[in-house]
Amino acid sequence: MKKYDSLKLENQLCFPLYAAGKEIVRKYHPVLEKLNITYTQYITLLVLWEQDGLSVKELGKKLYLDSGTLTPLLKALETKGFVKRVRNSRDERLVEVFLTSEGRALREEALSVPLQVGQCVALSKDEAMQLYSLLYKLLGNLTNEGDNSE
Amino acid sequence: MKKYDSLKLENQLCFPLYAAGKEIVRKYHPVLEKLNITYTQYITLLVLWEQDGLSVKELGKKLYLDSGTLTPLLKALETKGFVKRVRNSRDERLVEVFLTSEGRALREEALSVPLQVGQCVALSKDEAMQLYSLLYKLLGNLTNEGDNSE
DNA sequence: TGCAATTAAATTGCGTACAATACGATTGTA
DNA sequence: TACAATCGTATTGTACGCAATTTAATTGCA
Repeated sequence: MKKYDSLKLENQLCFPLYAAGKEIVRKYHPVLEKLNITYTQYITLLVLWEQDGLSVKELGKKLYLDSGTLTPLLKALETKGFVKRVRNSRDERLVEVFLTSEGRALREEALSVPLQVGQCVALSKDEAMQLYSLLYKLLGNLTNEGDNSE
Repeated sequence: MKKYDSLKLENQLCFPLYAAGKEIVRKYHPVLEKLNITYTQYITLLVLWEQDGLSVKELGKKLYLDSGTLTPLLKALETKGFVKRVRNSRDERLVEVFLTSEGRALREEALSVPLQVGQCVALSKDEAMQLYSLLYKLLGNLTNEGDNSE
């Protein structure tokens, strides 16, 4: 082990994670463009399709995004007519996000998205599952106990 | 398998990849801040520390970054005094990037970076290696249909 | 050879994404 | 009723890719 080995690009775990994340998101662009949404908007809709009416904060927790990112994103989705943002009348600090009928209809068109992008991922089912569980394990300890401030 | 199962967030491979990539890069910020560089600048320096004098294009290939991303980044590194950008005299289309003595000196300070960030990654050595090889495999077939010449 | 057409590399401009910070409004509570 | 906590928004700065542009090198062809 030489002195600078830890600084070789090939010895970084973070780098392929960073690069693969970027590259795969890029694969979504041409596909999602036809639906008139971006990748971040897409994963937001994935959550809403499962559970409508979540608050900005709840969405952020599920998507690992902060409200400063979500606010403009949700406004864009509202402008496109896919969601409505409404303040909760009981607690007016909360903004809840609801799908419109257009937003619900988009779910049908989105059905083909995973197939189209999945063709770029030439991993076996086993490998994909392994990768999936390793990523969630990593994600778990990055966001729970990973505080490295001094 | 229900109709919309493929659109559940939990069934996406891309999402944990995207999220983990973002989160781990975020861990670098406070550490790299002390060196006065960003994460993208850091990985660029990692490459240059191994091999000085690469062109913008060659850097882009190694880092999976577009030249439109690298140009302002390299200018920033130049402003900070870590690199010099010089046009190749034989082929004046090429801009080659060289470390300054400050840039080389920064390598010493960077030695502690992997250690500091590595503490956030609570994977076993085996798991880390598995993740590493799966990511590179994925990265390989994500970028296949682009170009692969060296 | 000599010059046009093509190819290649870097830059510029634009649009989106994301985080950090400060701020304002609301709520719960001491 | 004052005050701290909570939630969303506005602002700012960096990051990133794509498309169009500029400049340089190469190729095709007469």
